[in-house]
Amino acid sequence: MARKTRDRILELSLALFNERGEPNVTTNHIADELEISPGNLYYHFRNKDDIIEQLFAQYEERMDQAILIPEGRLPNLEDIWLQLHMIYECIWDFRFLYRDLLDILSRSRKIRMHFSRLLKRATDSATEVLRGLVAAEVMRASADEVQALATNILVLATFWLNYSGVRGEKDEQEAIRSGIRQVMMMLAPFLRDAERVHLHTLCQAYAR
Amino acid sequence: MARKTRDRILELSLALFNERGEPNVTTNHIADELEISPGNLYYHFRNKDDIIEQLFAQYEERMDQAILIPEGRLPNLEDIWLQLHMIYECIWDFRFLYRDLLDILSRSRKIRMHFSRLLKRATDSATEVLRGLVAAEVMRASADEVQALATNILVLATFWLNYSGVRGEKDEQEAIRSGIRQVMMMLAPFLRDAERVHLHTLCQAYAR
DNA sequence: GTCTATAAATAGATAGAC
DNA sequence: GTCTATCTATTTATAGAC
Repeated sequence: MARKTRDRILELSLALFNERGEPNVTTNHIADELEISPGNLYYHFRNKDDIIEQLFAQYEERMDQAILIPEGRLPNLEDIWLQLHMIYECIWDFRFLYRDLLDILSRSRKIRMHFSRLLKRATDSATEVLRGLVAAEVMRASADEVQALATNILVLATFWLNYSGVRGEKDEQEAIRSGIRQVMMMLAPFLRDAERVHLHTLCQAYAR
Repeated sequence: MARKTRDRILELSLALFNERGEPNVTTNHIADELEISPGNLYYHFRNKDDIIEQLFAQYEERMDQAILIPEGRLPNLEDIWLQLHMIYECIWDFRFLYRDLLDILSRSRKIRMHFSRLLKRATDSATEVLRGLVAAEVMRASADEVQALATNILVLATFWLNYSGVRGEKDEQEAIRSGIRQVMMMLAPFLRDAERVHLHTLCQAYAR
């Protein structure tokens, strides 16, 4: 029974944070909607930041899965497509983190360090995938270009849903689709002709 | 004398917002540091959001200057370099807006609409510059590629300083330099060979 | 584990004197 | 224009009963 209330708090907190933005959700709001007392909430968590840290741990675990690279073979364009999908879905499900990223990071040294390391792992992963594409002769790029491209992909993926939200996009699926398309368009000019055509076909098929 | 206190409030608010993040600066903090009373501050501004709206107006005017396109001739790579510099400087000087962008936009319909229109103007401006480069045969890109590229440049420029901050970069000038390099690296694969070499030279010269 | 009651701190904002 | 004093509301957090 201990786990049950604790888990309900985490689940609802995540939903409210995503819906209204973390700064606009108080511990009392959470308790109210769960129809438990504030005291009860504070029995399960030290404070609001404790809740956020637990949610961050879930996020980090999931993102680490999403950035995993296929083992034992070179990557192809479809791998990247699938990987981007998992990454954007994860970002969407924990979008409150991204909405107020700098505030959340400034409040918790723990989250700041974990996020910073995760960003590093993600950049390394992107770099390795790109190198795989070069090795598979799917794309052509210098070492400098691969590094700059990996960084740009990270920035784009990290902030695309924010940008898309500012522009007024409400539909999750469409926001994710367009996010993937934008990353792919960044890759396109480095692809060899055959793969560039292939990508173009994938994009067409994917557009709604 | 009326303008003096009002302007001092705006000036210090901007400095404190940028330094500590807008949510962490209260009207009382501002009054304290100016050594005026809270009541005096509220004589000059209706509330905190009023201060933010006035600062946003300054920001919008400056950004509209920064995204202006050279008239009467086709753009070249140096134009873009200079333009990016002015844009990043402007973002830096009003970085509090970007740090808590979605919260600030969600609180003020006025700022939300102005920012949304500014984003549109900036995208149009970027698109026109890219078309100019295509027309000048400096770069080669399809209409679709130009549109996707313009969007990606906007996302990158909008969030680069945030990203750079998350990674721990503290030096303004270096953050701006690297932001320009990242945009240029996105452009590079579309450039014709001669201009690509030219860009590479510019980048080398620019790196510290 | 959960509740009630409430403390303690902070933030935004206003009234009225000078 | 500016200040002092203060009010109201909100938020986080805890003590102690059940």
